[in-house]
Amino acid sequence: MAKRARMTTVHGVIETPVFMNVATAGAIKGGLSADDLHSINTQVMLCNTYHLHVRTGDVKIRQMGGLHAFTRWDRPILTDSGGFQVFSLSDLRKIKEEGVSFKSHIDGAHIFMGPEQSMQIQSNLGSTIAMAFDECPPALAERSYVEQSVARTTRWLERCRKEMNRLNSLEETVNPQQLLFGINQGAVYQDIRTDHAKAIAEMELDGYAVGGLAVGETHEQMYSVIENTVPYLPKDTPTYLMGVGTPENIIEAVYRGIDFFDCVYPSRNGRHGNLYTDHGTLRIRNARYETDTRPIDENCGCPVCRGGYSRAYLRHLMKADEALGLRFCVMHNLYFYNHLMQEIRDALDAGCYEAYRKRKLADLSEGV
RNA sequence: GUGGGUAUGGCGUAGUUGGCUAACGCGCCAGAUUGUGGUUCUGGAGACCGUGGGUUCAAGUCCCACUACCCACC
Repeated sequence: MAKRARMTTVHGVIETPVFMNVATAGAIKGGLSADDLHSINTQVMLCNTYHLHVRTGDVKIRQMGGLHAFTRWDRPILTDSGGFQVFSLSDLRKIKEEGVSFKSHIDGAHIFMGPEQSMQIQSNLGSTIAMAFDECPPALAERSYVEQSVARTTRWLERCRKEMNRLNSLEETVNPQQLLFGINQGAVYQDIRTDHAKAIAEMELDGYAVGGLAVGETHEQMYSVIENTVPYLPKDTPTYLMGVGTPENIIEAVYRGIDFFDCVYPSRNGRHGNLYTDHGTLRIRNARYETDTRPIDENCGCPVCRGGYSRAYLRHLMKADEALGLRFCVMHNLYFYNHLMQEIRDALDAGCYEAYRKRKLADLSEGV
């Protein structure tokens, strides 16, 4: 199932499997610039439709030349549709057939977003890949609710595709070649997942995502859902596992045919001082690192480790709440993820992914 | 040198008229966090209450001495 591929876009080639670096509001939290992203081998930046819509606004960003010109990131950008916010900001919304009524988490302003609005916003942003507007039901949702939710998500997907085609054909479109990925849902109900995958596979989209996972179900359930979904999606288009996950999750998901990933873990954990190494995570704030002169990871090629910055200095920066500490920790973690993906691609190229998977999982569970 | 005050886990403090396993914040340790609020949450270890005596059924709480530190006056 595991596969190695190369996706060509107007903003450059994406080598898969790939991990997209999360920049929800148009910036990596922790203070990394577009230049920084180049220095840690980032391929794709991921931004959020809802967050950019409520601040600063997609129309203004369009006036600034689109998200690429605005952020100075010239490589591929994937924009999430705002669908996840229906789930994560659930106390602030109301779902109907036309779309979703939000109350802005910034100023309480009323916002309506449906498939058409989401596509228009993403078109204004001019991202490389737009995500369909979907609903992400809770993992423990009842079957009857999931059935009607998925049916609606399918209808929304059809509307997304139609609107995207219309927008791409307009004269003044920021990115007339914007791609659209559909999203599979169905919680942990295998037959709903499978049926939905078959249905959206016929829509000939540019890529397909598996959404609604890592929201409370077990790892086994998650892997099982992937196994019951990916085989029914088109073989020659990329698959994207949304919001996942740990290095272990990624290695297992690649094994089951996933090509795209994104997750807040490397950046959020970086901000909390939990750093990734080849042998598990290290908590840089711990007292044991107070006078540790070694870099985070001896084998790491990131700018922080290569720059000779010690664990002791990083601990000091984090304890002293210095912005540089966040920046260094996030930079290291994202480099770790990007490098992990490079290793995975190398193993696939060499035809030894099975062996790599076993060895890597063993290493990661070893402990620092 | 004289007068006054304070001494409680690593640090800062609570400890009612002496009475159950000495409390809290920070720190420390261990977890949680999966299409991002740089948050937040959950556990855990750690002091026999400056030292030595005394009063009492019972003292961190009262008395005496000593030691250290702080303030004021010389």
